Amino acid sequence: MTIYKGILDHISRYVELSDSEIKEFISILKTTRVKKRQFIVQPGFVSEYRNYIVEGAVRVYYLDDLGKEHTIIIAIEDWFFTDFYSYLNRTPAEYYAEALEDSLILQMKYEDVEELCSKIHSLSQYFRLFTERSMAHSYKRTISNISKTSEERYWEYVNKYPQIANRVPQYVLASYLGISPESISRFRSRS
Amino acid sequence: MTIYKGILDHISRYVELSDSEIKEFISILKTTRVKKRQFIVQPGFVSEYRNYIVEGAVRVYYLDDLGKEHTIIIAIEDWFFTDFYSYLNRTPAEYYAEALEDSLILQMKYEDVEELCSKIHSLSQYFRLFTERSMAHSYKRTISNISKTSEERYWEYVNKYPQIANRVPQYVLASYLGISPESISRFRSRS
DNA sequence: TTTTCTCCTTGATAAAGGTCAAGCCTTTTT
DNA sequence: AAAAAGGCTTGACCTTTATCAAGGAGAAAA
Repeated sequence: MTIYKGILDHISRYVELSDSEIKEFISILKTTRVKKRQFIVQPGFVSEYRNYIVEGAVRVYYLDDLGKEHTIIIAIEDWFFTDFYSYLNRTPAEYYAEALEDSLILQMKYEDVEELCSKIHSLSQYFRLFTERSMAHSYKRTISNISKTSEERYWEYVNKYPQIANRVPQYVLASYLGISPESISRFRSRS
Repeated sequence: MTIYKGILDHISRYVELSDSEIKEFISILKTTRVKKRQFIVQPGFVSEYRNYIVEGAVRVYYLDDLGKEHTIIIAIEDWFFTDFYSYLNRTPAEYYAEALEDSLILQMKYEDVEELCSKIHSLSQYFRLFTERSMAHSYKRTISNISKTSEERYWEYVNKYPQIANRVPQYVLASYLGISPESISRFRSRS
């Protein structure tokens, strides 16, 4: 089965691309395999690519002044990830993107995406609609962060994304939720 | 001066619209004046509009199970707001949008925006590029929420948005940051 | 002008969660 | 097979912040 099936299915949830448009889109995709613990994005380097996960898992995180890790994105199959700020502004990344498992990803360069979006109206529509939906999701995450207790947020995530919760190390999930691993152990032992 | 100047300037930071495209865009805008404390969005009603603030200030908030307010968006001139989830999915809103001051807003219906974006490529590009930038901003807010202390986050916001901080009631800012008003008083008295 | 309401501050107390250390179990590396 | 590393759990202790109550000051309403 073609490795592009996932991303083409993803696109078809939003818009319809013609065969020639699909061919053009595929032509800008770079297939990349990464090993567990390998970095796809590192601070100091411009995040040139927007990345889609065909298979595997990746997290995006940064280190605070004390060297403590804070995970911003946990991405699995069919999810996108990048240091979005660096990608959009062409500035050096502040975040790391690290493979949590051996992974297969599709990478698309900022310039290629921008050129193709200005050429293909439907592709621009796809990214607009998809990003708007992501924005709505992000608001929900913000709400959770400012209004719920740490324990509520932990169980909410576990219930909503059980496959992810069971697949990533607990310290990564802790880091993503802004909770210490010790607290998560205590929450788990209480239920 | 035309009340559309602000939003047209905003658009021109991203794309260039022709005169006829500008006319078409303006034709879908509904001018609305709201008084302080008036609601623009309320739970139970579909959020039909995406709103731009020409003048004034608005906050979007929801009430948790205990009736406590949690502010998700504080918007002033040149900012957009809506219950994005309701707006995109055509489902009843879960949030309130309330004017913090007498305000002048431009409202655009979901159907009108979608129709115009499928017709005008540059408009689709505008919303795509703008929403991507908002997404990058949202990540930064998430980072702040999961990695900083309440006090750090308070001062960070005050330093970054002094005009907003000085313009909205302290309890609104507290609600937005997920901090109690009493804690903010204590932070302020410590510095 | 007077009364009412809103917003903010301060004191006292309690709870949530972080931090540090130690130990155990599983996985990975040698 | 053995050693090392990674990940998780538990105990003890501490800090941060929330909650509740009370009061004051300023703004808004009557």
